[in-house]
Amino acid sequence: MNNKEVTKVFQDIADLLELKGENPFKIRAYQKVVRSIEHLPVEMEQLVKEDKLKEIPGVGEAITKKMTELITTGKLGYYEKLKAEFPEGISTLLDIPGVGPKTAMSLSTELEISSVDELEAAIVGGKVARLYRMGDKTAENILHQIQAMRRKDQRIPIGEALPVVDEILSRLGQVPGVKNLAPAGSLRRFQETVGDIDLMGTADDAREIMQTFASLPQVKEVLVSGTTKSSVVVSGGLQVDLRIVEHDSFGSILQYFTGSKQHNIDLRERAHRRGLKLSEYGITNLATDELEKFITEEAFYQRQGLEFIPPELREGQQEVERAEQGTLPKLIELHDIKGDLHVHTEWSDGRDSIEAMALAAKALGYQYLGIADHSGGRGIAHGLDAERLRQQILEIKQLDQRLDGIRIFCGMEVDIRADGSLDMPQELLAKLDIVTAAVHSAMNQSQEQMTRRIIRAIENPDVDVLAHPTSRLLPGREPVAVDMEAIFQTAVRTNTALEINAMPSRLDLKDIHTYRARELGVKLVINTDAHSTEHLEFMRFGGGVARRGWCQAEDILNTRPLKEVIAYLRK
DNA sequence: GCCGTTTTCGGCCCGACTGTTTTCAGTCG
Repeated sequence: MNNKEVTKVFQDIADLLELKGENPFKIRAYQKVVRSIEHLPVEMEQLVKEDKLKEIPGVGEAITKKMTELITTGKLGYYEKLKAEFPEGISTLLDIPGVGPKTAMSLSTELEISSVDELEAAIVGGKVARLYRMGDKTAENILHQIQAMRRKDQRIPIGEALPVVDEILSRLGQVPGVKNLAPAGSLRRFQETVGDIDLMGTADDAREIMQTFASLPQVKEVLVSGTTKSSVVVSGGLQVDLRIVEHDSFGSILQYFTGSKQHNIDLRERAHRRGLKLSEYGITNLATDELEKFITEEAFYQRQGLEFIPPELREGQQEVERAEQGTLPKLIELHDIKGDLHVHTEWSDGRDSIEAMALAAKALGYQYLGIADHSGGRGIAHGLDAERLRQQILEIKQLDQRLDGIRIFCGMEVDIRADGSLDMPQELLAKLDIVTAAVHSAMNQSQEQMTRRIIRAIENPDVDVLAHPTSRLLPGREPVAVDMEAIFQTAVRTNTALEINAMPSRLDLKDIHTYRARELGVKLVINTDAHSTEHLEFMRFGGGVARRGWCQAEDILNTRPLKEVIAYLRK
């Protein structure tokens, strides 16, 4: 049973306990555990074996027992019993914004409603508005939410959201008297997908910027238009909120809306023990009731005796503790990157020539670029066979001699066949500066098969890097079934680097895998997998993943200067 | 149900909004 399945059960337990009207703090305990598991960098099956479940934040005696039962037997008696107390499907009502446990219970007991469709029919039939403490307006709102929920797209990959935000911010930045424009929320924390976008700012005249915001060309619908907060929907269905606040409290409000929720809870609990109360307005001294405001987040954290916590780390893990001790990592920055080791050219499915890619990389200040076109495989992507690879090597070597200021590595993204062998003769791979191997076919293999296959590939002495290790796509394609822990351990043993693929649709390794790989001492490399010169800019997304994985520059191979990379590849 | 720089028992983050009420319950972020 994997972590995702365990999460679902415990989320469901939390929902059912809410419906039951249980002690709210007990419910919170379950919810906290769910958030902990979501960010867990290891599989829980392994923690059970090592008897380490209790090390998960928020997991105590009782939950350890339940988790162990669930993971070892695949069933949980407590959960089955709890489920039996309610009509099936009732917890799906909780997915509707505006419907909480009280409303859901009342709908179920009074009207025997247990699905969204039944609820919709009951509202239209006027039954819902007659319930105690309900009314026409409430019923109308719920109906509206049901319809919006059906229309609404899923969460959007950060790679699609960020360009939209950049464009909006650059427009808003031109309004006179506007200062401190910044995104907050999951986008600022660099989560791989975002549900909506929160923008913050301060202005001399809030009305003017709000007006500009509401009339942006990409706005399709204006939901709310006030002087402190406006909400719009832009093309693609993404909701964007803009909040304009007073200059002197910008730090507090930015911190508050950046979250995450669990991070803020951890901070407030800690502050409470020290006689302070935190809110979006600032810090209140509970003894004197005095409110202190903060212009910057740095000052806000400092006032609490904490190091500044970068947004990417604010997920309610160990970051508050570490900030208190002053032992947060110095996270990798984009300018630490010295080269890109996985790009495509017109030789396979890329758009641009080798030279164009090299010049673009040089313009970014890179010292080196690794060409990695596809191998022949099954004829997809116009892959290179042995003969064309020989030609390409010649061309790259000539070009490398001609071009100053950038070193071009001969490489290939070679297919890992279903049995783990590579799609190119060994004597040719041995001639390359860098060999990057990847799975592109037979993705439905069992976890045992896939794990054996990938391990065989990275044990191959010619392979330097494993590209996009899980081959997932955002949104849509699930990762392949593979024992990541085994891959990490093999990579350490064979000194093979694992790729953080920076393509916004991949982000693979993902954040928690990156975290775990780094922890185990796996060498990591951030590559864009660029198929055109513009794609080289994707590096920022890979950097975001690395930062969420608590990586410092020294954890990432391509922060090393040319000489060191050459030495590494020789080994 | 968890947890400890006041505590192994008694606490547990904070504020806003909405609609239904006549002082507040429910929900959300």
